[in-house]
Amino acid sequence: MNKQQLSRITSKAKDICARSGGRLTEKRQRVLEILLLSDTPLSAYELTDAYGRACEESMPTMSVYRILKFLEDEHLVHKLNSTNKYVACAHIARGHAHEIPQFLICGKCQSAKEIAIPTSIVDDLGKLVDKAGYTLMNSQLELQCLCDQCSLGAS
Amino acid sequence: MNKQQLSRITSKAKDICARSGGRLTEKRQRVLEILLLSDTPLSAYELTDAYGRACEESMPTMSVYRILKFLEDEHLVHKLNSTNKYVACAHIARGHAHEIPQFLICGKCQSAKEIAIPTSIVDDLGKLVDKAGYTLMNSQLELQCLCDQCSLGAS
DNA sequence: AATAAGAATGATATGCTGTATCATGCGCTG
DNA sequence: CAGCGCATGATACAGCATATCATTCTTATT
Repeated sequence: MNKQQLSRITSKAKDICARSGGRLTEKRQRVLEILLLSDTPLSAYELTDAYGRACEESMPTMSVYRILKFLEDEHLVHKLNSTNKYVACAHIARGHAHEIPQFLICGKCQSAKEIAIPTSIVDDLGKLVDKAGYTLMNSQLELQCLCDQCSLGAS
Repeated sequence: MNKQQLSRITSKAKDICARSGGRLTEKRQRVLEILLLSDTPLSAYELTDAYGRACEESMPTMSVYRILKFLEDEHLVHKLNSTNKYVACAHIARGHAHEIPQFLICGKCQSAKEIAIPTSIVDDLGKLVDKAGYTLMNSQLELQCLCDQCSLGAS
């Protein structure tokens, strides 16, 4: 991701925050930028370290958690429950429909790709769940995968 | 679950362990029984408490973790990553094919139901994943739901 | 039965993840 | 410029999990 793309996304992110009455402060923006530039999801503590390295000033981990919560509430960041790590939303620049995100997580390089799952599959799942006596609520799937690069490297 | 069912399951569990060269010791069996009898998934620390209450003798949490690991390796217990809790496998008594388990988790009463997802849906997911440049590995889905009882109660 | 080997369990320490709470700082608005 | 609300800092603590070494129990072999 180059600088132009980054500034376009953060500008869009500012709009999104403003529309909901929030503010994308400098620190919040920096946290978001670190996530946007990271190849892999980061834990709150990894983010704390990255922030310290990138900004030559440290931030208490508590603040990182608070900022992550803010960014999650704005749908700018998602949390991966299976790994306790955080990723920037892949759809900030475009319309940013913030449906339920689904993730492919590479078990080798830890990269995570946010994808959309077609309505048909979700509907099928919903029917299955109904038959079992449950009602499907929002479900963020996290699928354990291997990315093509790691598949090739390992072969 | 009545006593007879329970002893049938633990007997089967002993067979399963024996076949892989493991031993379902008394403590391991007790931990498994607590999970079998619990209405909801339990954390390792909740299990420690439950064990203390049920057996009038306490067990260090470390041992609980070790025992959980053993039971997981034998496919007698599954861990829910989204909640950091553990459940007994629902298929010990029957053939116990130990495919990848899928779970419906009620967001209100915390009950968890283990279900099977049809090959067709998994295949569809697999194709989707391929298109995104990943290869689907074993994926234990944990779907956030409401169980029918809680749906009715809330209505 | 004695003993040695290996498995199971206990005890202690430690690290990561996350929340609660109170204090401080900053920015806007009247 | 005073005061209010939001953002951040600082401190404490709780839950989840692993590492490591010591001890106890089983089992196999003699």
